[in-house]
Amino acid sequence: MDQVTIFSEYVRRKGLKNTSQRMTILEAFLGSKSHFSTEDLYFELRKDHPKIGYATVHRTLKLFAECGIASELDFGDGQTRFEPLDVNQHHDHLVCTHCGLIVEFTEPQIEKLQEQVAAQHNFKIERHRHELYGLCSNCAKQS
Amino acid sequence: MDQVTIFSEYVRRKGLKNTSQRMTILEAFLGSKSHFSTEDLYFELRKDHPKIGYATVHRTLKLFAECGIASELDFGDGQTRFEPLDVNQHHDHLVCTHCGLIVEFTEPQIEKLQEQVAAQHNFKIERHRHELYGLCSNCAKQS
DNA sequence: AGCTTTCTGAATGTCATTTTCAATTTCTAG
DNA sequence: CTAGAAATTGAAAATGACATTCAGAAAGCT
Repeated sequence: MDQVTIFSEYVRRKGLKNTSQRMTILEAFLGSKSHFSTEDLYFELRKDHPKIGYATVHRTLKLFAECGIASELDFGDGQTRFEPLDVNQHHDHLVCTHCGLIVEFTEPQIEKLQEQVAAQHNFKIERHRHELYGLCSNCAKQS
Repeated sequence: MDQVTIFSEYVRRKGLKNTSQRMTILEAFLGSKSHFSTEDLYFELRKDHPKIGYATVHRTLKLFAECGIASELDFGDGQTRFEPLDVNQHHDHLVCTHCGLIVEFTEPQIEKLQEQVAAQHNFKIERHRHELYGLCSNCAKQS
């Protein structure tokens, strides 16, 4: 089931409405580079759709997160970022504190160890956040 | 070297001043339960020291983080939390999304795998964030 | 003790996010 | 097809955590 379908069904199930703005934002969202902020997407959209308001972009991104096709990221810089979420493929992030570069990584062994930790504490994990902050190879060279 | 000494030396080295407010806040900080917000500590302090202002608590906690005796935590609820930091002993967190319980954990194998991931991407890690969100054993029972 | 520098605390500013509200659009039911 | 209830939109204003300003107070060097 693709992301458009997931969203459409979510909208129907919740008694919400299918508007042209939402569809426009969904397209832009799916076509966008990952790790963008609401503001990023808003300005991207303004090029072709200058009438769509910031609040609508914001509310729609929240909807995407609610229905599971987007993931909200917080790298501690005061801006929430979003990325399209593929249910089957989880990943975490390396964040360069100098140039802002974001690299994704997956490490199944870490995921497994996490589950063990949770089990030891009788926790039922819903989600996790794992981010490594530092200098990317480029920035490490320069300094 | 204990935390009071670390802070005092930091203050001296930077040409800052040793004020009674800072000492009061440091005491409260060291005696406090962990994972508190600026607001938490501010209200705690007001009981015995009603004249200390919010801004002073805020600035002083930032100072603690700067000199390495405090760590800033962000569990994504819009509030920065602090905890006294023991340099030798790093830990990560389990956070109950239902009751807010925070449990600390350490897992050296995860730390090691992290370093491998960073090395693969030529990243030089400065710090990381690893949090597991879910239901604690109590809350899992109830629901 | 004098004097320069830093600090304090109340108030105000900042900034991302969220909410409000009147006008508009969607879509269900007749 | 159409009326009307309900949701949506977008501009503007509100919110809330954090950060800064500034005049008076305190620290601590000489």
